[in-house]
Amino acid sequence: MKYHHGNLRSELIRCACTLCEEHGHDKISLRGIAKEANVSQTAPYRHFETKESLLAAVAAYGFVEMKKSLDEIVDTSKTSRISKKTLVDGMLAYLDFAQTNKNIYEVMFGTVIKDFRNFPDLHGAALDSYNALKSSIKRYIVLKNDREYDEKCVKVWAFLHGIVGLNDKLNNFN
Amino acid sequence: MKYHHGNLRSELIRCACTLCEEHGHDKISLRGIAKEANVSQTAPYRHFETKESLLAAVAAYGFVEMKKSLDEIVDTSKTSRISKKTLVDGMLAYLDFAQTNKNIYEVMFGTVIKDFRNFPDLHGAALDSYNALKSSIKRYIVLKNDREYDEKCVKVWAFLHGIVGLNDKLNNFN
DNA sequence: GAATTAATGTTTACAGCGTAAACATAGTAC
DNA sequence: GTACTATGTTTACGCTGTAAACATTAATTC
Repeated sequence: MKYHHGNLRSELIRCACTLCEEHGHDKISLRGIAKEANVSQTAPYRHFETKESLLAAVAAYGFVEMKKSLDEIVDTSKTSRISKKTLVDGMLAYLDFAQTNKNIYEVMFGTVIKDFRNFPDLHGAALDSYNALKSSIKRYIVLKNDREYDEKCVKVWAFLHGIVGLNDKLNNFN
Repeated sequence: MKYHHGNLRSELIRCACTLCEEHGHDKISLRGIAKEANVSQTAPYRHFETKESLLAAVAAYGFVEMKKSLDEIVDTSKTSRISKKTLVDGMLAYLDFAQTNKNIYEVMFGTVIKDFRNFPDLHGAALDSYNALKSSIKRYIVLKNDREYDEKCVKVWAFLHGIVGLNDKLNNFN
């Protein structure tokens, strides 16, 4: 049994993602994650300042994966025109990601992480994700300037985000 | 100094709402709420089975207030036609409520309370609130049947809910 | 009205939490 | 090889939700 782990940081993120998706972010503890990674309860502090910053890494992972799943439908690095169906498929990919990764999505968009700017990796991943969504819209509609694309993007996104947030809760309203 | 409080239950809800709106639901403790109400830390358990059930009362209060604020614009008990402006003002009232009561809104729509059906008061208040929104839509658009009104209502609501959820986070994406 | 019971408080206790501090070991640079 | 740094463990603290035992007051029964 070796004293040093070797790659504890990424292992902790992996364990955190697994446990988070399994039980929800509010049901998982730093101690539980450490136990899952087979290290002592304070070992995570050599890699993450706080629990919040480990969850920030989980959220960052989420944004990367979300962009990936959008890119599989609409290669967001390209700029050629796409059909409405392709765009809609992209939006459905968003919804699908949110559904499949419910608890990680919650970490990404909930109140767990107060300010992304405190976590540069997360901030970058979130930006990339947003820009991917914007790119896919740019490839479908023609608008006057970037501000208009931003407005459109926020509207589309708000609707998608609203559906995600409401979807599980609709049972509560009938 | 009297042993019995007299109306501890409602006092606890009041304190919980105040503290929740001030600090956020994840930053408040049952012990803190009890202290605010000047009772021992376990006194709340005579009125609420768990912390979740006290927060359910907070959420129920939120739904009642939300309906009230909508009713001030669109009296949702009436059925006569309303103008588009009135409807929009109603929707703006929703957004305004969410903005003003950010942390309570979070309790109402977040993952804190898993199933409203475990808390009949909350379930009822949530239903009333949903029906109020539906009523206001009914007074503006004419649709074929109730199912269509439900669909429309969910779409509008998802958009509003999405705006609320995204609004504070937009800073994270630029 | 006194005795009993139910309702509603307090005190004490426990295990789990985030995290700080002190210490131990392993890997790296000279 | 010796010092330094990175990364692990152990121990400890105060806070949390909540269970259990006990105390006091209010309501009900005779």
